Amino acid sequence: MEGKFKNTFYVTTPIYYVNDVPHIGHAYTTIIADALARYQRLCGKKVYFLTGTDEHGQKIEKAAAEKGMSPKELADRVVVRFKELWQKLNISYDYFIRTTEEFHERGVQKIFQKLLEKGDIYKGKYQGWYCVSEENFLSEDVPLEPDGSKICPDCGRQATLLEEESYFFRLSAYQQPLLDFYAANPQFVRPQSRMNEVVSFVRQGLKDLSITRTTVRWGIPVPGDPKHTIYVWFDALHNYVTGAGYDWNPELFETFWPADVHLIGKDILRFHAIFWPAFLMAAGFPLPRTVFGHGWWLKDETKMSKSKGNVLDPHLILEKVGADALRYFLLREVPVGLDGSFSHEGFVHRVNSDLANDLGNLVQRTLTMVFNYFDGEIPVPGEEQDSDRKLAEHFEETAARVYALYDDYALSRALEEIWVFLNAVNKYLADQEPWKLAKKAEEKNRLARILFQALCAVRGVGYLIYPVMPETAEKIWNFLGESKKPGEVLKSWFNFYHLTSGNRIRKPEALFPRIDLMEFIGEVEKPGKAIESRKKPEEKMEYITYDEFKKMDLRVARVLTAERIPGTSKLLKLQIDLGNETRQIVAGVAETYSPEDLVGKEFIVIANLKPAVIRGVESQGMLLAAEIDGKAIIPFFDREVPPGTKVK
RNA sequence: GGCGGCGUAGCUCAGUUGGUCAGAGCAUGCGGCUCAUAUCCGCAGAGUCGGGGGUUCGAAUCCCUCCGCCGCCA
Repeated sequence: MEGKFKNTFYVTTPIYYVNDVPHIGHAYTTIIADALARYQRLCGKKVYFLTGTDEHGQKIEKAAAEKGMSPKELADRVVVRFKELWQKLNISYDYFIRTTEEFHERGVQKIFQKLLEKGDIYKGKYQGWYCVSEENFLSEDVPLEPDGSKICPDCGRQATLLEEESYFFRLSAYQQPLLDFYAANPQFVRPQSRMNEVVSFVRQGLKDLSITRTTVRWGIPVPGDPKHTIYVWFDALHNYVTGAGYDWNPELFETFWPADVHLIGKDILRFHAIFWPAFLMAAGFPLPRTVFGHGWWLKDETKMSKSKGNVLDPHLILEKVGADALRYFLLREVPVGLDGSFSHEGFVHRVNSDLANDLGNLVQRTLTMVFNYFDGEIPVPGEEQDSDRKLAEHFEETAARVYALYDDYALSRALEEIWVFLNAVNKYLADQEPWKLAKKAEEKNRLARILFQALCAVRGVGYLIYPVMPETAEKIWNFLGESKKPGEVLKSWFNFYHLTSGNRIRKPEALFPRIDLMEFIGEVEKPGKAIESRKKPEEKMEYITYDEFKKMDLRVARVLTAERIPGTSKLLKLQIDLGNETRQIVAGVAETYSPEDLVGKEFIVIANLKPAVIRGVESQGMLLAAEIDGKAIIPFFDREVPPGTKVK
């Protein structure tokens, strides 16, 4: 559209829903985004890389209640998990947005208000089958079951019939504008096959979209009509504008909006390729350039799911092989857009063959020869011969192709090209046989040239892999005694021959030690290990002072009444005697104790915990309990104690 | 049921507008080197390009049909 060179790049991941801990799928999207961001920075662009978490909605309300926390507390915890993983994976995001942040909520409300005034949002009545799990009304065409109910086609659970007052987005008005937009921007949805799906979906006609709920409390209130909350998808999608400064940092927003690429999993394509541009058209924003739907990672050819217990925990792999091997594997194995199959065999094979044998061993053998023949000093090269020139030219051609492929988000193809060059460097050494020349003093100059050339090639490879393997790239440059890091050298400044003779190189360590398959499987699949490593961050001891401890008002409480909270499996509503007052608390102990078990019993509660509403029931305190496999075990006293007694 | 896509060496896949297009990587076998992480380099073998029919001087590449698989929608 704009003819002039665009000097900015704005890339996003979806914001991840905090009802789940991060897994390999989250890692995959985010790694793609990171590689693109790093590459664009090398190009000299101002890059804005946004990721974050989606924290509203019924599912989170529910998940939090089951854990006996407030939704915000649950979100706070899960956010830490995401941030930890991103750090381990060297994700260079610029901002981590949370939809519970004040500026986001305000921004969403403002846009909502704007569309309401414009008439693109109107109030109506909605009746439909609603799936609690998917937080979605079922499509009208889902057939009735024999018993007259409907089953959610996505999750297989039974839906409930709801009628509610609702605000609607006038999506129907945007059918033609969307089709026109797709026609004018064939790259808007990638890969192409997804674009076809989107277009054919829109051609079938679009109905107005219900975008508020009265059944959900944990969400952004509709401005001026707070018994409605804004539907989680309308809320979440707008993170891409609020996270880029809309309504709170005009300069940031001006600089980066519209986004260059929204990376998403193919499951959320419709939201991003249809609803989102329609919302943006309505609000008068320019539209993003590309929505890229990547594929799924399967585990040994089958879909990963919690129920199958085959979800891959990235932490175990990271511990064993480091971030770069995982980043490389995920980006190299499969073109973005297709499904991939993750097997331990495949992973180990690729890491050993590409990273240990091809790349790692090349670095090792080259540097070792410089140590052996030139005492670790980069030699002054002798005259350049045809074969040397060819290697340099091959590099230039490779670099040009790799850049073009990175520009096109074709990461696996880019890596493939780099590896073709890598093979050529290994062949160059095999052809030149520097180890033979080293035995003849009169060949010293020739030897110097060959090793110099090989070092240049290694340095160049280090540069090209930087977006995908930043740590390894830095290690390689560090071995070469470079004063800069590859990430600090702009593409336009990079030159194959910018290697300084006389510099000392460092003694290399194996970049990627070969992995033994059996050992790897043993370590990664050890069942206890997963739990251990997952718990580690939370169990790290952090001291508090006695004064801090004193702030907690721990009291003995006696249970007066207890009842189950309908619709939950874990929650009990308890009336408790605290000596001089009676309180109500919600406790997640119903899987271990029935209401009758607890009446008359005494235990310890934190009396000055900030009250919270859990599943619509106010909780004025929390009881202390041990948790084993998600089940609560309450510590009781071995004799009777007067209610209200302080516990220290 | 509708729309779209796919079916090419043991495996994963490339194959622009029909004419060195029958290919690459991995795996397998053999040979070479020894600087290197039992690494590296070279050579070799198998495919009636899902089946059948058609258009054409000529089709993996276009058309029809059948079989099988996948995606989206219903």
